[in-house]
Amino acid sequence: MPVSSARRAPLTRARVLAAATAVADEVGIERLTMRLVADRLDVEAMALYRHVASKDALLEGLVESVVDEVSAACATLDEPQPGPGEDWRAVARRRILTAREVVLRHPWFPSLISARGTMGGSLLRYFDAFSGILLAGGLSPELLHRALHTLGSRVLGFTQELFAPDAPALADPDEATAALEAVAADLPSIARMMAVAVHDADTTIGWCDDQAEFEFGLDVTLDGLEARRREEAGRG
Amino acid sequence: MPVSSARRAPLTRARVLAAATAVADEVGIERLTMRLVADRLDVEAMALYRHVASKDALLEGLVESVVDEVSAACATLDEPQPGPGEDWRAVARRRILTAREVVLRHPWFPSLISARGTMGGSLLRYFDAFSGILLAGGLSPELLHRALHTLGSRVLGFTQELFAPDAPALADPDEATAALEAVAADLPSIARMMAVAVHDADTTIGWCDDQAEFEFGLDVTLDGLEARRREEAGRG
DNA sequence: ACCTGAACACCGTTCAAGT
DNA sequence: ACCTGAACACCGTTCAAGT
Repeated sequence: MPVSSARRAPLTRARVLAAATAVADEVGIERLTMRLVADRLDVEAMALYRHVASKDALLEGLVESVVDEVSAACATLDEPQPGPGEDWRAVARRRILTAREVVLRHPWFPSLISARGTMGGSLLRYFDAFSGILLAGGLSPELLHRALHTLGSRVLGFTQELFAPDAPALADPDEATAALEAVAADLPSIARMMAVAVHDADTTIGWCDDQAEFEFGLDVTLDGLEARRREEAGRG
Repeated sequence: MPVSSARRAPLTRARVLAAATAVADEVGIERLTMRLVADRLDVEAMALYRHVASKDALLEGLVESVVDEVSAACATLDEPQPGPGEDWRAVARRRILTAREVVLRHPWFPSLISARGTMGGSLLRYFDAFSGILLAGGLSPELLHRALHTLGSRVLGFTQELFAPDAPALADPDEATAALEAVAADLPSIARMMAVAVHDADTTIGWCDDQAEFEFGLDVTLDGLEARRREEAGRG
């Protein structure tokens, strides 16, 4: 439903991607439609095809946009390499948590990235900058390679969370207790874990404090990699 | 295009899910269509709706099917708990690598699981069995909780691989060298890493040996968690 | 009781036609 | 040169009708 045709800013690829990002943020990626993006730009859907080859290309562009946003946020940290004597883990950690802040604003990003296999240019450049930190920190190129695989999506600030019971349902103590009892018979080990979590409820944010969990898992991983680095250094 | 109507096996939910699994394995999850699943069963698409409430419910059922397959494969291991004096890591490791074998047969499984937020019953039971191993191994319920988050999708045998350059393109040494030179100017750190990988090419399977990378990352994670367990035990 | 046919609303995408 | 209108093929899904 484009408006009658007053003077509009000209359509550009950047405007298309910005509109698509806004649509994804608001209605979710699974409801993003060429026609919805076009509506937001006061244009017919077919006009988009002048700036993106297909819906798939648009989604690819969306990934690049978020990665650019991550890179920009990391640039403001202004500390591309570990300083002399500084642990590489601290530098990598700050970058990763900065990436996480950006990705939290675009919760559809993880699912998009798992859908497509290839890495675009901006993602490669981000990885190159990140790799520079680990090399400067003393990882060998071989260990760097394995470290990137080990960190996986954590490098971009998110993890695939499998174990995520409904947080809201468990926020209320009474409901949580009821859920616990219902679960105890069939799922004894999970029930034990839940009992503890419910008990700690006032010291953490709800059932699963995602930020705390992310940082814990990140530190476990970084520590494990640093241990491998030291082993390697000891041998070499 | 259902056939004229000879005697057929009656449609059941199980047959629908089996057909859908076969379709997903063959054409990929993104091309799975209600009509395609129906065709394979010699039935009209609308007949499926008697056994699944919607396409989304069908996909949910697909997830449950794979998890059941994983659970069945793990059951044949016949070692639900770490034996006395045995490291929990070895038991967890075998289970996870068994899960991986199943998931490798259904490569669409990871993307399906990242798309939907909730955990079905069979996934909860799988997690409960897995949790039992870690508790028997001496992890506290608190640490178990964090361990599950840290392991994330690795518990089911896969990771979100971000850094996956096109393996086939790099299998040929000449092409690999060309790619390396093209990349060296813009991406110095990645180039260093690639140079090493190309050099090692005859000792590993292609550029990225996924199985080896998965096991490396898994061990780094398990070792990190075991270190946390020992810290905890030392304090308690 | 179980499946089918026809239809609806909504996609991505094309292409000739408008300005 | 850039955008639109109409149309096509293909979805998921509904519902009354068939057997």
